[in-house]
Amino acid sequence: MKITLKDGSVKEYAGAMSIYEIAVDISEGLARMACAGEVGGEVKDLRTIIEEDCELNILTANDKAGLAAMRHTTSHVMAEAVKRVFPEAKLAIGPSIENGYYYDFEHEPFSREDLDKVEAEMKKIIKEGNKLERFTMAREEAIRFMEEKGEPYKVELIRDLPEDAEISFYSQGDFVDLCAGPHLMSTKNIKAFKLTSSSGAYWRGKSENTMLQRIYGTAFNKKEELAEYLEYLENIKLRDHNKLGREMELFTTVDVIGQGLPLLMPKGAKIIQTMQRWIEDEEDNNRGYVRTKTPLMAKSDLYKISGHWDHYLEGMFVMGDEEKDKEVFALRPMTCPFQYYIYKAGQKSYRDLPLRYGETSTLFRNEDSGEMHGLTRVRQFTISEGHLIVRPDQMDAEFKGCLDLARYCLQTLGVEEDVSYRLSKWDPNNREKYIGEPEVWEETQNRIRNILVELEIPFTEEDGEAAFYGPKVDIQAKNVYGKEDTMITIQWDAMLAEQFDMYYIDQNGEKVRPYIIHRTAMGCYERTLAWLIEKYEGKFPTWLCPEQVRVLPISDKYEGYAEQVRAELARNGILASTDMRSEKIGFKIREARLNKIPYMLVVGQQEEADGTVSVRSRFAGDEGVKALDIFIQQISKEIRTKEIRKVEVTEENK
RNA sequence: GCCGAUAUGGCUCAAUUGGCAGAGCAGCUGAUUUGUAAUCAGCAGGUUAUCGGUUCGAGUCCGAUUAUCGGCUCCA
Repeated sequence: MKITLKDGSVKEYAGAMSIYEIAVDISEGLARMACAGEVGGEVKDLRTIIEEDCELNILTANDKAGLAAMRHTTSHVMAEAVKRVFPEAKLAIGPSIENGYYYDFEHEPFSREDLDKVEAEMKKIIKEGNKLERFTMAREEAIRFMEEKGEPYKVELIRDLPEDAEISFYSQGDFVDLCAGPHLMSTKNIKAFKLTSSSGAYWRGKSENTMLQRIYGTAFNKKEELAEYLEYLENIKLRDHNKLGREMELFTTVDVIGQGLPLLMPKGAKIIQTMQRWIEDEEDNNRGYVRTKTPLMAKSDLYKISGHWDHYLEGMFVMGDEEKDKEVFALRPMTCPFQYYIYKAGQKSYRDLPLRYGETSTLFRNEDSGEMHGLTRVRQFTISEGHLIVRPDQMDAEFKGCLDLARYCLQTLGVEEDVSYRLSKWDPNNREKYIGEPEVWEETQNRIRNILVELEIPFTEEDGEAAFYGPKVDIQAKNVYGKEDTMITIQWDAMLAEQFDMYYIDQNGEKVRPYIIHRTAMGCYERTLAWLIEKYEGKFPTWLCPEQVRVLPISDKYEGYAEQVRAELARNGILASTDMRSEKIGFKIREARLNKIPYMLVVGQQEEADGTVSVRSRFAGDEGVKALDIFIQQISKEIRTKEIRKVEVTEENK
C-alpha cells in the first residue's frame, strides 16, 4: 500500500501490515503512541491519529500489533506494580507473547496472594493514568543510569547492544524501563487484564543461569473479551488429552511404575492397535516396505559406532557399569543401527535399492524428570519407524515418497489442516553438535528445500533443529494449549552409512555408500493418540473407536436377540458390545452417549420380529429402523474407507 | 535437572483454631422389564500417596520420598 504523508512524501508498504506497524514506521511521535490514547481509548481509534497526520490510500485494520503493544504496556505496568509492592525485586525482561505477556524478576517465588497484591497495585497505576514517554540515551549513559537504579539485568542487556546504538527508554510517572516500544500513550488505556500464573524461568533461557521468577498475564481491550478468553481456557481443559484420556479409560499412570510410563488400558490399546495395523498394511502392501523386528537393547559398542554414545548418552537407559561389567547394555533410543545390520547381513546390489525397512518400534529415552507429560512426552513409546536405504540418484524420489506417506496418514486421520512443516537445519555456529562437513549440510538442506517448494508445501526453516547426522522435515502440531510438538519426522542422512560401513555394488562393480532416510509414517502412536483425543474431543472417527457399536435391548426379553446382533457384528469385524443391565432404554442411551459410542442399536419386540435394528448415532441422532445387514453394510463401508463422518446439527447435538 | 503448586473411596469434592473421615456419582445386592440422555431401595467401599517427626491427640503442623499439574531448560 502507498501512504502519502502531509509533507508530500510517499511511503510504500508491502504485504499485510497493521496500522500500528505503519504508525511505528511513519513518525517517531506516532511510534511512541503506537496505540490509541487521548483520542478515545478504543484501539481502532489510532486510525484517526494516522488519518490526521497522513493520507492513507489503503488501511488494513489488523489489530494484532496494537494488541501486542497494549499487552506490552500492561507488562510495564505489572513491573511498576511489582517494584512498588516488592522494591527489592530486580527487573529482567517483559515482552508481549501470544495471548498475553510476561515479565521476569529476580525475587523470591511469587504466591497467588502476591499476584493478587500486584494486580491491585496495577489497578491503581492504571487509574493514575500516567503517560508513557519515550526518551533515549547514549550507551554509556544508559549503563550508568541503570547501574544507579540497581538493575544489573538491564545493564547486561544494554552492554549486549551495539556500541553506537541509541538506547530507548519508556517512562510512566516515576517508573522507567529499558524498552524498544511501542506502547500505549497512557496506562489508563489498559481496559481489562489479569495475572494468570507465575513460575520459574532461567535468565536468558539458559539453564546454567540464575532462575528468575516469571509472572504471566493477559490483557484485552474489553472486559468481555477477557472473560471470554478466561472461559475459553477453562473449556479447553475439557479436551486436554491428559484429563480426557484418563476419564475415558484410555490410559492411566501408577506411582510405583514411574514417571513417563503410562499404561494403555484396553480402549487406548485398541485404538493404537487399529492404527498400527493400518500403518503396517499401508507400508507393506502399498508402499513397498519390508518388515523387521529387532532387539529393544544392545551392547554399548553399537551406540559407540552410531555416535549416540557421544551425542546422546544422558538420554539413554544404560544397564551395567563400564568399570565393573564386561558388557554394558542400553535400551534403544532409536532403531536405526539395528536395521542397518539387517541391511549389512548380505551384500547388496544397486538393483536391490531402494530398500525400505519398516518396524513398529518401541523406544526408550531417559527424559529429565520435569519433562514428562501425559502421552506426549514419555520415557517409553512406540513409533511407526522406518529406514530407507537408497542410491544417491533415488534420494529425491524416495524423500518425496516419505512426504507423500506422511500426508496420506495426516489426511486419513483428518488432521492435515492442523499441521505445519518445518525444515530443521543444523546450526553452523554450533558445529560440535553435528557430524559431517558444512558443504554437505548446506547442499542437503538445499535439496530438501527444493523438494518442499516443488511439492508446494508451505514450510518454515529453523536453525539448530536438525538431527546430529542430518537435516530433516518435521511436521509439527499444536496441542489444545497451543504448545507445539513434532508428530512426524523425515530425516536425510548422508553420514551414518559411512559410520556403519554400509555399501552396495554399482554397475561397475564398485562399492558405493548409500544414503539413508529415517522417517516415521504417522509418528509416535502414544503422541498421535493424544493429539486425536484433543482434536476429536474423544469422539474418534468410527474406524478408530475401540467400541463402534453398542447393542441396547429394551428389556431382558430381548437379550437373546441383542447377543445375536452383537455376534453378527463381530463376525463382520465390527467392535460391538451389549448393555444387558436391567435399566431403562433412556439410561442406556445416556451412558452410551457419555461413552462417545458412535452407534447405538436399540432392539425390542419389533426389531426381533423383523430382524432389524433401531439405529441411533452420535452423528445424526435417531437414524430410524434398518435391516441388520443394511446397517452392517453401511458401517463396514464407513470403517473400511476410514470415513470421518460429520456431526449433523440436531437438537440434541447442540 | 530447575522454580512453584497439588495429593482425602474408582471419579468429583467436603471435613471450624490440630479433636469421632463425610457427600454425590460410579460399584454391588434386591425390586422393577422398561421404546430413545438419569426407576426405586438397601449395602459396601478410606492405615487421608509413602516413610519419618512434633503433639495427650495429625487428613490438618514439620521433614524426606514418590507421583501429578503449571512453567523454565531439554526433546538425537
